[in-house]
Order: sequence, then C-alpha cells, then structure tokens
Amino acid sequence: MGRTAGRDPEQTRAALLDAASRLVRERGISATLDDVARRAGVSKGGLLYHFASKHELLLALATDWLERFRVAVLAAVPPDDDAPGRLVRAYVRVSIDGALDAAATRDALVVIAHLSTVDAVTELARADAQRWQEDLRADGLPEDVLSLVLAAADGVSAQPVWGMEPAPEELTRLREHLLALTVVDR
Amino acid sequence: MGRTAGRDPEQTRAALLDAASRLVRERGISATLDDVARRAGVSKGGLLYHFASKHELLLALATDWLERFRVAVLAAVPPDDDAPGRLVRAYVRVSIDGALDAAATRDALVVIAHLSTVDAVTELARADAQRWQEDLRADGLPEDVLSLVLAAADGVSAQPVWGMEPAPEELTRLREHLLALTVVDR
DNA sequence: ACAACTGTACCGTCCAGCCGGTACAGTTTC
DNA sequence: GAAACTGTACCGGCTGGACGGTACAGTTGT
Repeated sequence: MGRTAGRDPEQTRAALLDAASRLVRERGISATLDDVARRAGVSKGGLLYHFASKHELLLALATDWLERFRVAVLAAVPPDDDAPGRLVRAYVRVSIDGALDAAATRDALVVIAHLSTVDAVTELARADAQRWQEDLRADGLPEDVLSLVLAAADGVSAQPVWGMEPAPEELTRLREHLLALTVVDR
Repeated sequence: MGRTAGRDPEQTRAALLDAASRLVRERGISATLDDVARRAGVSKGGLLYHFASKHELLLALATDWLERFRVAVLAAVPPDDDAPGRLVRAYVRVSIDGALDAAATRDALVVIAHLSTVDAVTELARADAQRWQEDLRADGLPEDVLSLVLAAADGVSAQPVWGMEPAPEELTRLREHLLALTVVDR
C-alpha cells in the first residue's frame, strides 16, 4: 500500500482519464468507478482522491478531449500557410487523419455521445462548437465552401459511430479533394 | 385490471418503442424500464410481456430506426427520376431534412451511439451500413462525388450530437449544393 | 510533515428480472 | 346456449445484486 514507487500524480490523473475513456467507449456511461480505477492500476479511493465524483470525472474527460482536438488542429496549421482557409485545412486534416489512425478521435465522438446525457457536458460541447464556428468563419472562406467542407469532415469523424468504415484509400482521396476545395478560390 | 378496453397490442408495442426512444435520448442507456413503461402508459410487467428483457427492447429500438430511415429514403426517390444518383439524392434529402425538422433523425444518432454499448446493436448497424454502401455505390455516381456527398450528408446528421447547430438557411443552401453535385456529370 | 495514495468496510439507493395474480375474448364441449 | 377452458395482454409487488459515495486508518515517497 501507499504511493506507487515514484509515480507522478499527473501521470496517475492521465492514466485515470485514459482508462475512463476506453471504458466509456466500451461500456458507455454505465462504466463503473471500480472498473476505471482497476484499469488505471489505482484504488477506488485513489480515483476519488483525484475526482470527487463520477460527474467530475466525466466532465474532466470531455474537457480533455475537446482541448486535445483543438490543440491538434492548431498544431496542424503549417507555419508557412497564411492563405485563407488555413485553419479549415488543419481541421480537415486532423478530422480525417484521426479517422485514419484507428485510435483516438474516431471513438471520441461515441464517448461524447455517451456523455451527452450529462447536462454539463452537453453545455460544454455546445460552447466549444460555437467557438469553432466563429474561428472557422473568420478563416476567410466563402460560406458555401465552408459549410460543405466542414460537414464532410465532421461526417468522416461520425461515420464509424453507426458502423460505416470507409477504406483508408478512399479517405485519403476525400481529404485531398476537400483540401483542394479550400484553395480553388483566392 | 387486464386488457385496456380495445387497445391494439401493436399500438402498445409502438408506444413502448416511442417512449423508449425519447427516454434513451434524454437519459441515455440508463433509462429505466419503469420509466419507459410509465411513459408509454403501461406497467413494467406489460413492457416485459412485449420485450422479454432490456436488451431485447434496445435491439428492437435500433432495428426500428434503421428500417424507418431506409423506408424514408426509398420513399424520397422521385418516381420520374431515373438518372444516376437518384438514391444518393434521396439520401441527402432525408438526412438534411431530418436535421431541419427538430424531431426525429437528428437525435437518432445520439441514440445509436448510446446503444453502441450493446454489441448486437453495433453489429446491426455495421451490417446496415454495409448494405447502404452497396446500394449507394450501385447508384452510378463517380466515387469521388459519392464519398464527398455522403460524408457531408452524414456530417449534417451528426453535427448536433456535439452541439453544432447550423442555421436552417445554411442547411438549405448546403442541401441544394449537394444535390447539384450529384447532377453535374452525365 | 505533508501529499498521494492503499485497503477495507460499509450504507443507501436504484433497478432488472421474476412471479403470482387479473381481466377479458375466443373456443370448445355438452 | 351456457359453462368450462384457453391464450393473450396486461398489473404491481418483491428481491438480490450492483454501484456511487463515505469514512478512516495505515503506508510510503519527498
């Protein structure tokens, strides 16, 4: 018993969030605190030390994802690109490459959908979506192109939720197509 | 007690599915059998008479939606349209008009996402998606157009899940844009 | 000395599934 | 034609187990 040899509390927190993430996407919101703790290699007491309640854990989970996505998109803006649509292009790349690699973003939506029963999370997502809309609108693309490209990018993220799994090659082609659409104009 | 005067059992079943649908989208998969029964104006025993377990109820729910969507799309194919892309156009119309009217399809995705914790439902959705892919591929559109238009339509259905609510006017414009894309070629 | 835990024990509540009834509509038997 | 029986469509109380949260005493790294 006691602190696990030289473990950073931040690491523990991250391990808890990661375990929670995977469990929520497997079992939905009915994932158990016990399970989350066990998978993270932490006791239930330890979990409740970091997150005072299940509600708080789920909220942290959602916050974490939204922020990761935002950071990923901002990081995907090439420094030498200052043409209109640079942010939209980064958004497209992260959305589709997230769908390409089997891991992260693909399932994030499932989790957010699961969490949508938690009111606070719904509100969080709504606020975040609004912010995206403003940021992307300020990116200088004509509205028609913007809504088309955005819908398509979001569609790719969403399709796996209802069992649609486009071939990687098809996704690559679609990505290039979308990127091209954001450049046609000047 | 006993049979409520002249009530059709099919009506009861439908009422149960409807109640379940609305409750699942409000509270997620943790919606209670008691709640579902109460909202449908039936006792818990009555519910379990129609659906032997919660699992069976959820499965029936998913089946019901997938079929409704398919029927809606098939009904949206204009009889006088036999140009390539007729099915895709119907798919687009149903997807976007479903998002336009605040009621049905918009939330269906949330529900499916909730139900995705039920393995049988995941499998069901996967099989259905595959069938769509075949049907739509057989519709005679070039692959590039197909995947773009499909992704965009699916994106519109999905966006409300994470709090994005495009303006109705924007959706109408997007719909026309997508429909036009399916006609450009011949 | 304090932060970061572990482990155990426990409480209260919620809920799925079960079960013993009940009410009626047909159907059969005499 | 009426009593006896049968199947369908429910009602509602109960129970056992799971789960969130509490409490707290002990342990260990820094």
